[in-house]
Amino acid sequence: MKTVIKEIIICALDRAKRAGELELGNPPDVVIEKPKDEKMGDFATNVAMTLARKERKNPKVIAAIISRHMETGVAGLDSVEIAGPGFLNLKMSPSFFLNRLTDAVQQRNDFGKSSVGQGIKILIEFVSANPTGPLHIGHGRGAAVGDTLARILKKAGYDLSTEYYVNDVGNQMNTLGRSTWLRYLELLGRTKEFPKDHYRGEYIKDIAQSVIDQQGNEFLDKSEEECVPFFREIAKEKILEGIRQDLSDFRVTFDNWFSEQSLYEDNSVERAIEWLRDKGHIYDKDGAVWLKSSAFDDDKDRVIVKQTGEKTYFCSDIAYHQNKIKRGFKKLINLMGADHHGYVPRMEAVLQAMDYDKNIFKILLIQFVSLLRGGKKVSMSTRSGEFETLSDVVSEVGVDAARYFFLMRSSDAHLDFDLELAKQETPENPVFYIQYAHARICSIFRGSKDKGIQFPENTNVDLSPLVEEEEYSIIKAILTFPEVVEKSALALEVHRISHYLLDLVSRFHGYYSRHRVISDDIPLTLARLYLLDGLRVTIRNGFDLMGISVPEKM
RNA sequence: GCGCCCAUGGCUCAGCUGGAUAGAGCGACGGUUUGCGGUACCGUAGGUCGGAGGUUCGAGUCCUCCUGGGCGCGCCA
Repeated sequence: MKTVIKEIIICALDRAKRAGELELGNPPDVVIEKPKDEKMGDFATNVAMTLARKERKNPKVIAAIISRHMETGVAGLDSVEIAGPGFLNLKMSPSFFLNRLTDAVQQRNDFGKSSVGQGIKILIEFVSANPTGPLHIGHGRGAAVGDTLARILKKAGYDLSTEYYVNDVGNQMNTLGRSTWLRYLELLGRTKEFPKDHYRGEYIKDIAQSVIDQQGNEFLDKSEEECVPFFREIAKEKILEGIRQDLSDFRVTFDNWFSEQSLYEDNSVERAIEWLRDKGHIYDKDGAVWLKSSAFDDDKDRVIVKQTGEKTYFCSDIAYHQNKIKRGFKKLINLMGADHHGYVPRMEAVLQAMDYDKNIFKILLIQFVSLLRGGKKVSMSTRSGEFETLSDVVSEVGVDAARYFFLMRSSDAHLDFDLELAKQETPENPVFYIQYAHARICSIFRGSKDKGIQFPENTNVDLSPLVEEEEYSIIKAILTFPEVVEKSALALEVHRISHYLLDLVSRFHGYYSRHRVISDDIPLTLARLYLLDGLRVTIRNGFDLMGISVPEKM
């Protein structure tokens, strides 16, 4: 919608230039915004102010020149006014908005789509939790944000893929296997000391029990060396299965699950090291192999092969990201918990060492979540293994509320997740407030049907009976949806959608309480139903992006 | 010590590449309904945008310093 307005301004600037009234060396970047107050107009621009310096003219003078070159009555433009320090406020004709509402409604599920992404191939990697235990609440936030971001980017026209990187290599996996084996022995009455740094969660005992159920005491008298590999594999599989299940219950799916192990199996890791060595980014010191990451803004160099000959996690990550780029992705987005932020510079260093533009790589840090119950913090004692799991939270508050709460705040701000509030079915709970609006609209449609009013599904309705200021304010709000999606995509910010929907829906509730939709005035009724249809489409599309359901009845 | 994130009414947060008089919700106080879902609506009070400088036509937004809180700084992943 704003692009249309932009055209109008650019056109006027062009005319002013040809008339010799403005210099306009480089075409200015025209920014269209909403006036402070709706009464001032429908759109505003500050071009006159941004041009003031270059043109060496008073902003108000420039504004006057531009406005003189704008044609009212054309392209839906009703009037132009100069306001404040040099704003141009534009008023549009009613038909301008009504036509666009019709477009929006007809697009149905596609409303909100755009092409800013230009089909660019993007890979977004998120969650990627180690397969050593169930997903906790922090992973949940990452999952919700990553999944929603993926949906938003797709809607904005990117060619998007999602991936989960499985860290199925390394010490932690052996520790996992050993933990399970020890629990197995314990369950069979042969207690050994359980080391502090091993995985103590109940889920380990469950896995050990399942081994007993299926294979009895077969491993009771075998050596540790014989047992650990077996227990490692079975535990990994069970846990991964659980993670997949938790995620799918949470409406999060991945296009690909990428195994770290596979990078060793096909020698990618070796090749990446050799490649970097040839380029001179690697050196040997103290019996270890180091990457000269300090040459690229990292604090210090990093070990990629330990004295023991084992590769570090960071080492396979180099191969992994090289692999991503080789698969043709033009932009890589990684979501990580904020506690890993120290990892950012070294990853950026890797990309640069490989001669890639570091701007193709974007790490989004997701800040911590605090669970609250009745305003009080729920303590998370990870030491005992009794932390709040994602699945516990989801089963307590439901997927819709959980996703909404994870998505309602800017990702780089700490999140207070109030379990009690999330469960409430009252307007204080924004999820229900929005869902309620949708259900209410659906209810009105049911009511109109009962009254025998035929709402034409696929044809246009005469919208001229819509004359109320509130109706236009709702229409305008609906029409900004594509811009919200676009901006969310460009800024990689998911919380904008929830804020937008909340605002949209509160306009509707206010309107509803002051105006009747269904009345004896059939043309008016149809026009208002059409407006509500637009609202319904927008709410649904917005919640689709967030992965939240839109019930027709509650 | 170094680095990253955060700081906006009593509480939880918005504030879109710097723009017009800083906005919501909750809580508080006061109202609204014999009509489509009151699981709703309307109004009032409440702010030196953590502090101090700076950049400019203009700063909650950008820069510097400081304070307070969170998180990192492994041949762990």
